[in-house]
This record gives sequence, structure tokens and C-alpha cells, in this order.
Amino acid sequence: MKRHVLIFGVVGGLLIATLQYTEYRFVIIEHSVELYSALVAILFATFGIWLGLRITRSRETIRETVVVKEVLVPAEAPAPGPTAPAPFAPNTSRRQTLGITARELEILSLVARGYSNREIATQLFVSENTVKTHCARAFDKLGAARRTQAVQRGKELGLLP
Amino acid sequence: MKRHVLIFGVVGGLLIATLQYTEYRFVIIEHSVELYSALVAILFATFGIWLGLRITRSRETIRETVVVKEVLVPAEAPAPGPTAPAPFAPNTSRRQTLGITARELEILSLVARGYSNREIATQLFVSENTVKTHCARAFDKLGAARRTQAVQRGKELGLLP
DNA sequence: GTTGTCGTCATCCTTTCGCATGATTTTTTG
DNA sequence: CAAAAAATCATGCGAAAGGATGACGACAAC
Repeated sequence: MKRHVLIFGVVGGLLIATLQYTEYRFVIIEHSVELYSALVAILFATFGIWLGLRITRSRETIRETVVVKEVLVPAEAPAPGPTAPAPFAPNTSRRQTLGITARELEILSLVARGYSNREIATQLFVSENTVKTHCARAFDKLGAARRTQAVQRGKELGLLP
Repeated sequence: MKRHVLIFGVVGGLLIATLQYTEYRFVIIEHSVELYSALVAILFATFGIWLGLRITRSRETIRETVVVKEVLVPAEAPAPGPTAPAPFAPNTSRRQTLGITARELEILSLVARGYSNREIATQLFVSENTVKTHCARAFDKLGAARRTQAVQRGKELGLLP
């Protein structure tokens, strides 16, 4: 990475030189303009690098803080819904709010277990197209574009274990 | 590396083209020197930021690994209750037993959140092909054929929240 | 009886995934 | 430093998934 900066500097210098050369071919402007432009370029390049470093550094700090926090706090679950912790029950109300049918949720749970559409079709004795249709509708109601996203949403909403 | 220089060359070419363009307008408009300088400044600042991001990118992964190592939380916990967000304790020992690298797990966690390969690539500033490669390796190590299956396995093994 | 919902199935088409393979570069480690 | 490991990128292909749309039968509700 040190080489990055080095090459950047060299190429930047060459670029500026070329810049000035072309500037010279267009003999219209005064000398101060070239110098001014080069200075501006260097200044902003330096500033850009500094800013880039600055940005990523703060991001690192944030990430680390988050991780540590997650480690130290064992149960910060918002726990939506007044439901018992042990089994898995509270799907129906939220499911119906979203208009997701029982069949769709059934397919969704199989999707969450990692089955392909074909496997699900075989397992439920229906055609693959039917599975696709159920999936599409469930995805639409969940606002998901992919099955992984649908699974994630389903878990967030307490529809899936 | 070669690519960096290439990109820089392209940017340089664009810069010079812009230079000539502004040069042309300079004959007509008096105040185009400022415009020209501003363009140079923006370009170099952008490049600098990009470079800064690229340089410090690797540090994040390292830091994450270190933090993860300090965690001592044991098992996976099938997560009782509705939305039971486990305190995210990435099991490093199990991860290393399977030979899954930190980067692969990072990609896997984004997969679990429902992102597409392209989205992941954009987020991590890498190409989609790279994401695919990481995915393929992680899937292989997890014995998964699909990404949903990989996510399921990852959660079972306590690698994912 | 008409209406509406649900489950089922299909076809066409596009996008995304997954897999294999090879290569280069960067980072870590001995 | 040299070797090993990890990360990166590319390409090509076949399979899977997803979107759009239309259709049909069962069944309950109005």
C-alpha cells in the first residue's frame, strides 16, 4: 500500500507535468495559471487522501464499538409482542396483517430451511410452478426481492423461528 | 496494481480532455480558470478519497478478527421466543475448524441479511466475481448447495446471529 | 348466483446463482 | 526474504430463481 501512494505521487506528478505541457502548447494563458492549477491539484489530492483515511478510520472505530457492545450486552432484544419465549407461536396475527396465507408461510418456512423450489414441490406434492407462485406472492407481501431477504424479513417479523 | 495505474490513466485522460475542453471555452469565457481549477480539485479529491478507502480497507477485517477472538460465548442457542436476536457471538473456533476465513464469514453474514451478490460487492468495494468466489468457498465448507442452506447451516453452527 | 379468496398450474422471459478454472496480487507467516 | 494463505478478478456455462400474466377449480361469504 505504500507503493500505492508512491505510484500515485509519481503518476500524479507526471500528469501535472503533462498538464503543464499541454498548457504550454496552448500558449494563451499566463504562467501563474499553470502553477496555480498544479498547486490546487496537489493540495486537493493530499486533502482527498487525508479525508479518505479520516473516513475509514472513524468507520473502524464505530464498527469496533458496535461489536464490543453486542458482546457485553447479552439480551437487548426489543422483544416485539407480548409472547412467551420458549416455543414458537406468535405468527398468526402478524401474518394476517401482512395478508400472508398459511400455505405461503409453509412454503416460506421450507425456503428458510434451505430447500430449493423443486425440493419443496416434491415435499408438498405440488408442482414447482406452484411453489414459485407462492414464493412470489410471499416475497411481494414481505417486500423482499430474494428468498434470503424474505427469510430475513420473516424472522424479523416473528413469522419464522 | 496494474489496474490502479490503468484507472488513473483513464482519469488522467479524462482530466486532460476536460482541460482541453475548458481551454476551448477559456477563449470565450473569462472566468473559466476557476471552473478548470475546480474540476481538477474535485477529480483529485475524489481519487484521493478512493485511494484512502482502498488502502485502509484491509484493516477493518483484521480488527474485526481480533475483537471476535476475545469473545468467549460458547454455543449457538436455537434462539427461544419470537424474534430472539442472539448476542451475535461469532464462534471463531468453530469457524476455523471448518476453515472458513473471516472474509468468507463476512460475506456470508451479508448473504444472510438478504443481499444479492451485486449488492454485497458494492458494499465491500469488490467485484461481483469476488463475492461469488467467497460464496462458493463458504458454501463448500459448509456443505451447502444454496445460499439459503448456507445461511441455515451458519446459524446452526453459531457462525451467524 | 355472484363475488372473492385461495390454491393450483402453466408459459415466457430475464436475472441471479452456483460451479469450475485459472490467474494475479496482497497479506501473513515461518 | 521466501513460502503459504488469503483475497481479488475474470470468463463461461448450466441451473435455479424471480417477475409477469393468464387460467381454472374449490369453497366460503354476501
